[in-house]
Amino acid sequence: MAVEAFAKTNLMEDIDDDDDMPLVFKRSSTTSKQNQSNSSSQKQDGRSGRQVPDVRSPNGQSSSTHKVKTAASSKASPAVSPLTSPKAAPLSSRTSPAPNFRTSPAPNSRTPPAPNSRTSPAPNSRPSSSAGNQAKNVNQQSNIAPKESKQAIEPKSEPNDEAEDSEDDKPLSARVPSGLSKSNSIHANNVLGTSTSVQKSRPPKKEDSDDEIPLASRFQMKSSAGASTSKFSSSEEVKPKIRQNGLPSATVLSKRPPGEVKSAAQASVKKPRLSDASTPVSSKQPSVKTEKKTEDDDDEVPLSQRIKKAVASASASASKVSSVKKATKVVSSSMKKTKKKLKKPKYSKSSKLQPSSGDGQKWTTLEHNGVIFPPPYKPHGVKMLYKGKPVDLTPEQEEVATMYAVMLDTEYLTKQQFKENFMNDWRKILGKNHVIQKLEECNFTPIYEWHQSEKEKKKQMSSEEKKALREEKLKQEEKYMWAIVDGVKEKVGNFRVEPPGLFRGRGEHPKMGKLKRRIRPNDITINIGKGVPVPECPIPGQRWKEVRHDNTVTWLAFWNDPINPREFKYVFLAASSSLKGQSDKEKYEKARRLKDYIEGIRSAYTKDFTSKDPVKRQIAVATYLIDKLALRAGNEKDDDEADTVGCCTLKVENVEPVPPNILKFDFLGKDSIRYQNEVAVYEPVFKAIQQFRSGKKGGDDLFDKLDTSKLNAHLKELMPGLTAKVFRTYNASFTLEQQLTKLTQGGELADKVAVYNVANKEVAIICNHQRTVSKSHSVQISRLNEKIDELKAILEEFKVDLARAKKGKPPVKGADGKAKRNLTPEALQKKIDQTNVKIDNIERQIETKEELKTVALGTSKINYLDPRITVAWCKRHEVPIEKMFNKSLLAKFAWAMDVEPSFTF
DNA sequence: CAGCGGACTTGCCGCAAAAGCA
DNA sequence: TGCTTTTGCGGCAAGTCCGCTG
Repeated sequence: MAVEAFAKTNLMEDIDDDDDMPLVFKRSSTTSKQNQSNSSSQKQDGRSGRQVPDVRSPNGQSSSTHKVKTAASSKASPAVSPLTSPKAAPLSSRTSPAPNFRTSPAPNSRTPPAPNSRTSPAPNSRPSSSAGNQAKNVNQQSNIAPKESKQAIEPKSEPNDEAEDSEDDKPLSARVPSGLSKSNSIHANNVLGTSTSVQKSRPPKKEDSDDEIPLASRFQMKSSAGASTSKFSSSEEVKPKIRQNGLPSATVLSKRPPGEVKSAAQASVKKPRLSDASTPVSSKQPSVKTEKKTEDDDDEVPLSQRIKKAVASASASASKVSSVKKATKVVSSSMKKTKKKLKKPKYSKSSKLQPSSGDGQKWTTLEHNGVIFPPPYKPHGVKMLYKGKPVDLTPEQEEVATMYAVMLDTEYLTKQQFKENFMNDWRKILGKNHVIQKLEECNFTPIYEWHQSEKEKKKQMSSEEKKALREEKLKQEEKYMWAIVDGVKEKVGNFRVEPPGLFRGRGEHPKMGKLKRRIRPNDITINIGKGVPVPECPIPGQRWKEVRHDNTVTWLAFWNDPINPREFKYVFLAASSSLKGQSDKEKYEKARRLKDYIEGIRSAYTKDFTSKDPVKRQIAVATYLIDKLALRAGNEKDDDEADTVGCCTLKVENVEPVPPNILKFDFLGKDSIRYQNEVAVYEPVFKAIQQFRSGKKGGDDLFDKLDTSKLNAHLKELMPGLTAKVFRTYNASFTLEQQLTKLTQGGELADKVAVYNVANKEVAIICNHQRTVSKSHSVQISRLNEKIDELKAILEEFKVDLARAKKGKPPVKGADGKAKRNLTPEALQKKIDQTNVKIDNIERQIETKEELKTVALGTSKINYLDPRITVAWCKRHEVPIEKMFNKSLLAKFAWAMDVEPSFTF
């Protein structure tokens, strides 16, 4: 479609259909992080540590590219979002298999083999193909076109409903499709290869093959059903069987009887409140509180239900046992408390944490014990060498030297910037006339070795010793771990003050290597409720910089970042806290609301692609990229930060238009992670980009009339509260739900878990969540390959024996020369089958490993996927939620545990 | 309305504990 | 049981976005 779209003039007209857009996106992801690429402006490697090597291993594969194929028209395939589907699904397109894998058979359906593509794309790939497809796509695109130009977009009347379902609901990317080949947008991942190293390898394999297949067909297959919308049929959803919460197992969630209260998990969100605010913080007892968050939505729930149990430990909620106990314990009191609370006028106001409350009040009472400082430096006395001779250093000088010495084996020490910054700061501590003048003459090895041996010693400690140490530490930290917010005991997130060290900026950070000085109490501002004891300053003779009582913020303490004094380091509550849970929930609700506006928004920006007003045109194109590719907004950055970009800060050199309608993206994004993707776009978009580039140099801003505040101001006109990042959340959650709907087919628990992981992976690729390849990756792969070789040898032997057995002959001698037992042909056949299964399993394992070696699944799970989608899916498919969420996530998402099985994003 | 302070979310990594495996 | 691999989790850097100010 994409192509066509362009072609057609009427684009704008049909938007309705949806489908949209162009399509091809791909991203290569792999590329790696940092890899830098070409763009001149950006720097190459990033943080040292991480660089990504190009990595792609020889195998090449690595890089897989993902291409996504898109389906052609959306119509055809209803649900498919391009993005998603592609690879994930077995169909997968995006990816190409890794080249080397031995097998790559994708045959197995089970594993989704998608090759991922993130990595390097094949060079040229697909564009062409895409082109072909494009035609198809065209129509779709047109859909997008705005029907009319209304300015303000109104949400559909029925919000989630299906109404529209059509594709609008889908992320563009998803829609896209088609046409173009694999690349894709958001969904797309793909990769064509963009440049970069990666490219190498990608085998044409399946992917290609798939490519040829109309997306629609590909996707459809499985999903036929629900894809398009996200809704599940109600019938399906509700399964009577499910227990209490719907969760199949008795997991945590289910602790309470159905009608009663919400699940424990939930409880954690709303935690119990201590009986009185006055309760000493340290007390561990659970208190109970009722939550009332008023507004929140939940509010429909009777208070009683919402009571939370005490969360004794943060994790409590997660762990069943403990939570259960506590919960019970607490419940009664909590109820009381609730009542009490309600009565008290004092609380009434804010008891709810509603962030949304107009006045901005975040809490009414707040108690905590402040922060804990790292221990003072203990000199080790190991002397480093200068010009080959031992040097005496004061403890302060030695401390800094040690910071550097322990980094001897990191990439940082290969960076000039790091060394320079370090030396400048160290020199200040050494003093002008110190013997040490040049870093090159320094030999930190003795200190490095001392450090290594300390590490080794620690490692060698017996488990009892380690346990004792841990307990000791816990004992010291215990009091700092908790805060009491509105009477509820909540876990504190980061109560440890950051220790001094050398700044490890990511990418080519201009300040890397600078000394991050020790933070003292008088650097710290404490925020605490009025009338409660101010935390005692743990360092004798010193005092806090300031004590505030600001209930419009959620931080408990902050200090100025020593590297960037205008920035702050905050101490917040943990993710499992009610305060965080509440805002997390609001975030997802907002993204969900976007679903009701998305169609109108797409229509509007499509219309503006050709606006005469250059500002409008830039806003339209930027919004399109954010929607389709899930790009970040891209705030301006200072010169003293790494040179990375987002949508609004893309440089001309970051986006290369390749006729007829392909855009090749290559830039370093957040954390200096490289984003590479080739996407087929609508002709008007393509033209607009060409025009934005004209007359500019490579390092000039592509969107010169735009910045994030203008963009967000515009978005807010389209939907209340809408900002650029909401699209990422929307696209991620939407894609997850869609993929789950499409791919879930029943089967064993393990199969379902695999489906979820595939869906999760799709999202990670869309969001460009990467990770560095583990050091042992190639070793692991070769080990597995060796295993396969062994099994194959065994297999051959069995085959020979089988043939002989059929003729009545005894088996050949084993490798060890010993005679083997006589087996019947049937028994031998069985062995052969078993061995084949083993080989298949290992091959699958290799594939999965390769596919995921550069993909980080955790980030999207923690930040972008509405947990209710996961919980509802688990309930519907009888998958224990613990399979999907670990203890931390269970606690963090306690607010989502009671969702109905029929929930749809 | 640009600039900036300020508050909060997002993101990758490394280490250690846990789990898996021979 | 000992070793390897995976998972969990903390650390802290790096984004987003808001609202105030001049």
